[in-house]
Amino acid sequence: MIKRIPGTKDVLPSEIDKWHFIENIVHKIFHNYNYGEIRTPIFEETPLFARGIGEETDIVSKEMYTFNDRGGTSVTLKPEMTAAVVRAFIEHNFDSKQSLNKLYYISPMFRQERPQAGRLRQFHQFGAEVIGSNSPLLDAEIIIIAYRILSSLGLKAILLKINTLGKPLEREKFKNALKEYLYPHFEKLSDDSKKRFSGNILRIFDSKDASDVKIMSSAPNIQDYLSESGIAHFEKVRSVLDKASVPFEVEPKLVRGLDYYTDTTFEILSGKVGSQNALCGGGRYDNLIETLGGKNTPGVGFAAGIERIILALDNENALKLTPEPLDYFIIRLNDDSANAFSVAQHLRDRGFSVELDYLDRSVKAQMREANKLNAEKVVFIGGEEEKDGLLTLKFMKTGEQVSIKPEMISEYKFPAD
RNA sequence: GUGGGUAUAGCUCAGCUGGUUAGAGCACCAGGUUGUGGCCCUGGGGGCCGAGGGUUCAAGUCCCUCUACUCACCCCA
Repeated sequence: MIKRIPGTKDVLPSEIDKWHFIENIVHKIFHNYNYGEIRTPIFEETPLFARGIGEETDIVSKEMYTFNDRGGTSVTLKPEMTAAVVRAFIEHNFDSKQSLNKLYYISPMFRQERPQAGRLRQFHQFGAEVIGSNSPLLDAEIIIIAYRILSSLGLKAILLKINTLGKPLEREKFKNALKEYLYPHFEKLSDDSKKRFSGNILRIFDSKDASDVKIMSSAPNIQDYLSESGIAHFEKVRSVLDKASVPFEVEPKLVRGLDYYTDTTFEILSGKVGSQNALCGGGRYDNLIETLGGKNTPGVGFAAGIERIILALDNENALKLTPEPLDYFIIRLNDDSANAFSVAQHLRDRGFSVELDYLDRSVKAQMREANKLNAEKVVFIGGEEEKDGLLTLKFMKTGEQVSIKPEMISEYKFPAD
């Protein structure tokens, strides 16, 4: 038996309602804030991601689906969306049409990692990128939108954490201070953190190792290395969030694995999804556009994982979706099935959802099927009343039924209807 | 890449210290109502017990190998 590729998932008809529900809310809320949807190809030339995300990051160094096409070009299935959006932004000269661009997307992403709960190799994200302003209002707007979508979906057990990483120069100073602080403790660090020491030293803040945590508890704080403008930026973000009544926690240990972040970063965590608990992450990236060959333009954005959100919704039991009921089910009372399809067609032409039996099943079986499909009304054809040119219409909720002329069925209403 | 766990019907799982034809619930199909659902009752179809090897008179059960799935680390949505 051929099976699906590990780390991929089929979305079956029985669960598609959840996806539509989420997608509808995403579209609606982004419309509220005047964001335009963008769709980019599923693959790009490899250097876009290598340069944009950072050669040293885990995503680029070991997780990308990269291959050569028949022309010998190295292409990569997109592992994240920001670089792709920025590429489109530059390629289509967005900045010359409009000085501020607010974009959102819903798209599959690909990363070749070991799958586990809440981690897939093909997964789906929705997210936004706002390019063209360094206003802290937009940092806050992005966070508010993300938070609002998640709470509109019905999630309760979520926690918003925010932090600031400062400007590149400030961060370098901070990294050096950290290095100095950690040097004497080096031997006591976990093996993973020893590697991080020379690679991405900030990630040691994220370590779950007990010894690491102890050492880091008295490590230097990024706040002490921020410039006045950096502090002011972060304060503004926080005050806007406060005014919008979005609850958050400042988490100085929040560092993110993508190289391009500057100033504000944030995550929204779920307490209900196991170990991979970040539903959403994002931040500001004021240097990325220039890195990718555009003009020096600031940006801010986020991405949220749809599969993780579904996990959280399921585990919180937050979703109460009832499948769309069927308007009519056509039942044959005798063997003459010639009419059934054209009666169904008559109703379908008028916009109703209609089903009928294709398996020559008994009346009882057809009724069971109608009930299972939650049909509102059932039409019986081919019975005694056919001689008088009538059909029988039954209202399933109350069991009432009437015999009426065929051309009346789409209009007839029962008292409780 | 590194660890741990699991593998029995379409799904969720029983199957005790090895012992006859391998079970339940749900789902599916049929009947109980010769033209009528939900509840209930009766019956039915479905399993190389993940694969291969070993121990034994005897293996779903014990041992080994492999494979798949799964959780966790790293990292991320």
